[in-house]
Amino acid sequence: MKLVTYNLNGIRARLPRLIEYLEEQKPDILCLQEIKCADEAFPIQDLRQAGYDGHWHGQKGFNGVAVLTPQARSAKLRRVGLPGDPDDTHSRYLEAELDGLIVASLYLPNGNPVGTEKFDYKLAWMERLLEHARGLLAEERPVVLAGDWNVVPTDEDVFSVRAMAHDALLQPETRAAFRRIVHQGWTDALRARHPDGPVYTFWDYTAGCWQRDAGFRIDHLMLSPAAADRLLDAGVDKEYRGRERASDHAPTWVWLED
DNA sequence: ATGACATTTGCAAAATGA
Repeated sequence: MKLVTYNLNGIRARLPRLIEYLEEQKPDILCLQEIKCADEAFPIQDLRQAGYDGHWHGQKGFNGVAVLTPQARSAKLRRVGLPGDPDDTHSRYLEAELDGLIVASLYLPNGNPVGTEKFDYKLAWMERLLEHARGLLAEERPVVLAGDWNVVPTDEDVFSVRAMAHDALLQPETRAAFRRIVHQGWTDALRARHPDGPVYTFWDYTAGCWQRDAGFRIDHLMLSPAAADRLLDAGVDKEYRGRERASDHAPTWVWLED
């Protein structure tokens, strides 16, 4: 099965891209981030016409996550929102289940600028994710934590460490929090399949970043041991980043044995 | 330090992004 994570940067602005992705790639599970729409504005009719259905957690203006599957194999909703802070109003986490596989679509806070409450919120969110991920691992089932993690794990994962040195995505605290989650026992699928060199998933709209391949690797699919046992391949559908009115992220995927 | 560009929303100028 092909399981994909795709930060759309606005589902309505990206609807033609999304529909053609469904038709061309036929993902078995598609995790979306930054749908940037209220629940009632989610274009579910267009998606159903394309043969898909799903669950979504929207928010007017920004954030918002969803999980889509083909209509014939509908996923069961497990959880909306990350536990640990009842005052958190951001729509950044949704968890579903299909054929015994648990899949989370997550949109981790950006955290810029460093030194502000936004960075504190990012780190606190990562602590909550750490706790929740621990519980998921304890179930000893196949689990995929898929999404825009807004973390550049190592210096290999960004076009210029120097240019981005002050960015929240690659601060030592950010990377340490990410490593603590990884070290619980998660497999970073992209790096497992591509151990060396850049495997970018995001290219900024500005400064010709796409044209000069100045990207980041920030969209990650983290696999529990039972899911990692089924890993066949992982990659980035990079070509979609170059299309008309594209998102600044590219679809990032794993193939898992059925 | 700002803005490069793109999305959204009381539809103009601001918030957000990474």
